[in-house]
Amino acid sequence: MASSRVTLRDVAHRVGVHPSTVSRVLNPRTRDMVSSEIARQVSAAADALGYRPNPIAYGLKTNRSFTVGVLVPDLTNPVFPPIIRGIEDTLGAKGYTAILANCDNDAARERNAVDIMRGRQVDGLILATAHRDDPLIAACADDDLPLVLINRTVDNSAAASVVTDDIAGIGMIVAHLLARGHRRIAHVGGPQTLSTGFNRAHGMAQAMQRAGLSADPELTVFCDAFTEHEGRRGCERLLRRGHAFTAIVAGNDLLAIGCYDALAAHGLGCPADISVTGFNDMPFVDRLSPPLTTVRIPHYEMGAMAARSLIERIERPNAPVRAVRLEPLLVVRGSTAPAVSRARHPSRGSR
Amino acid sequence: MASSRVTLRDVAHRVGVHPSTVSRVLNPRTRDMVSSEIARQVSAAADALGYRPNPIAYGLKTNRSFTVGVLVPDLTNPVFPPIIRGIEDTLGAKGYTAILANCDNDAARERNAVDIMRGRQVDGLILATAHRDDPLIAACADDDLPLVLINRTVDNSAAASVVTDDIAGIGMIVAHLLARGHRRIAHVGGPQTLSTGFNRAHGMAQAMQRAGLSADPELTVFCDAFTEHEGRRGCERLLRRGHAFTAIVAGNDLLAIGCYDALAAHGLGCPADISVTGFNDMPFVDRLSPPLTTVRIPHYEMGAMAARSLIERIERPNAPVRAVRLEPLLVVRGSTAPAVSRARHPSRGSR
DNA sequence: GGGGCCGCTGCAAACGATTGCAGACGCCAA
DNA sequence: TTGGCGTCTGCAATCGTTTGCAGCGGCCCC
Repeated sequence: MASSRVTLRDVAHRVGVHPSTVSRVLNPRTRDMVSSEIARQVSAAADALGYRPNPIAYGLKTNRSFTVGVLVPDLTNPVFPPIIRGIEDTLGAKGYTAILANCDNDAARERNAVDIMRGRQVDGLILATAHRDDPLIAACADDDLPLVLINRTVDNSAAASVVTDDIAGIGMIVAHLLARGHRRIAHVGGPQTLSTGFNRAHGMAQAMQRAGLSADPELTVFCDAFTEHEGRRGCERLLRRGHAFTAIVAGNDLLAIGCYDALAAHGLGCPADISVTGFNDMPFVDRLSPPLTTVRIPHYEMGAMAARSLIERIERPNAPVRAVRLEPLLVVRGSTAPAVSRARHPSRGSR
Repeated sequence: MASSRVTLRDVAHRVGVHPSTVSRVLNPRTRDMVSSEIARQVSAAADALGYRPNPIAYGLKTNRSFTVGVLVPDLTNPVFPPIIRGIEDTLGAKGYTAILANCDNDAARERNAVDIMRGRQVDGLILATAHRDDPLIAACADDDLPLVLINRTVDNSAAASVVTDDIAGIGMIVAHLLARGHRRIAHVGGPQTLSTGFNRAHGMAQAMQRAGLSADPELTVFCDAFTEHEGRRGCERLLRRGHAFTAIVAGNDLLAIGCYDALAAHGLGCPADISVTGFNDMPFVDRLSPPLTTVRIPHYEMGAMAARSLIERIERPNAPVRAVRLEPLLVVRGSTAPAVSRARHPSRGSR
């Protein structure tokens, strides 16, 4: 039976009071306006009838939707599912629900997605799609739509955010490689228009200089996207240049996997000839061959923190905006080995 | 500037007509009720002011939300992200948006999620969480809430669905193993309360019988969930029994990965001693060591079809319910090899 | 005993759209 | 000229809530 919805009016009618009284009883903030006797009757009637408030009507009246928009570059990138779980779990616990959009790093799609979300009256936005210079974010700030950035951030950061300390993370990677005797270390970096790609490249240069090594531009390539395909292309560009190196620091795990492919295609062994590192410790990289040395970030917790942060900003609009930076953790696995001096000229590798 | 929303009234006021007229102009179905001259002016004013209809208000009046609920067991299972992309892309193209919930195969969480979704007035539901005997589905049917099952289905199928032909898929797996000389083939199956686990187990028994081999209950174990952990436990149970076998057909890719772990822990090589197969061809199983032989299902397309099917049911409530069954594809990789007769007694394997 | 206050409840107007109904107007035919 | 019809537009109710305001008792205190 398509039992039509139970409304405030139905409950009110059953008890013999006015709908507004029922509304007040059911709203904890106004509950003590009504006598406890009537309140009791109303509550009883409400759950006898199985009353469930209609969030649409509530939203219309109050301009709240208890909905937040979540923009990710690409859900099929394995970093994101755990983050999103973190977001949804904590959002759900507070009565919010998330609506998700994939944007493929395309500014137009991002704009469109934000438009749709605003159309749907989201109470706030969690963006995993920020570009270093992102007009969308300023636009949201102008309309004071609460906003939290996750994973990536923007340059002139007035926005709340939850990100990893990319520079520290790469620092740990470089230190690890240096300790294993690597000196000529290449970088297959991510897009420099993203804070992650940019900071990791900078972190790498810094760490090298700290060790008294110059960051060799000949050993650095940048990719247009954080994908396996781009990682492979970047690594191939690197190999074609013909400069010797013994390790590759990739901008993230997907780029590292692309490097695996390129190395294999050139008959080079990892880690036998070249060590490779990633970033993110996304699911299943421990099962690659070889298992990937990388930097772990607390995916689920990041999502949870971002969600908490957003809810705080929604519910107390002038709470301080916090920019959280989480410390990553080095995870050493099989893709890094002591430097081998014979691997002078990688394109003439020993296999 | 938090420019407050442009409403029908604003547009009407600017042109000097009544809001209802504006409404009619903007609704394609009623547009020809109003003279083309006024319609022109109204449209012009509407996009001069940047009018965007308020879906909340629309929803309140019409009981439509242009929102659909998507329930998955666990987003971090890599099978789902591509499916969800397929769902979201086609939903988005039709003006719908999805709200997602993880349910962890827990009936209570599923019930709760459905409650929340109905509370939010979703226009329909896509369930990837169906149990073979699922009370929720009957309940939705009773309230005629449009519904499409994906990946899993129910026994007494009155519901629309998009699933893989599990029996055919396992048939291909078994044929492949038989062709490579395997005769004693074990099964690490999924939960028998799920159509996928059940059908794959049955498909296996059938295929074995067709080949004149009895399905040996001693070589069959069932797991409580489709997880790596359960796969490992299942495989260990199998090994402890001490019966000889040369191949394992796992209920899905995650269980297969668990088998990898158990075999490795027992000093058995895959595929040297034991061949292993999966199901789903989820992302990255081609990069495991060894790369997993499995059965490919068209994830993205499944999602897209389910979304199309749901929209059809929403917009034409008495359209025929269709149960789509997609043909899978065998993908042979490195985890299967010709049977070795020496691997008689796996727990005393040759390494 | 009367005035004031307070605690409780109802009234009605929103929120922003949709839609049945009715009125206004023009036009044609009788 | 008038009646009728068709076309266009406005009116107002409605969807299910929230919330400012007002009214109504009762109680206390002077």
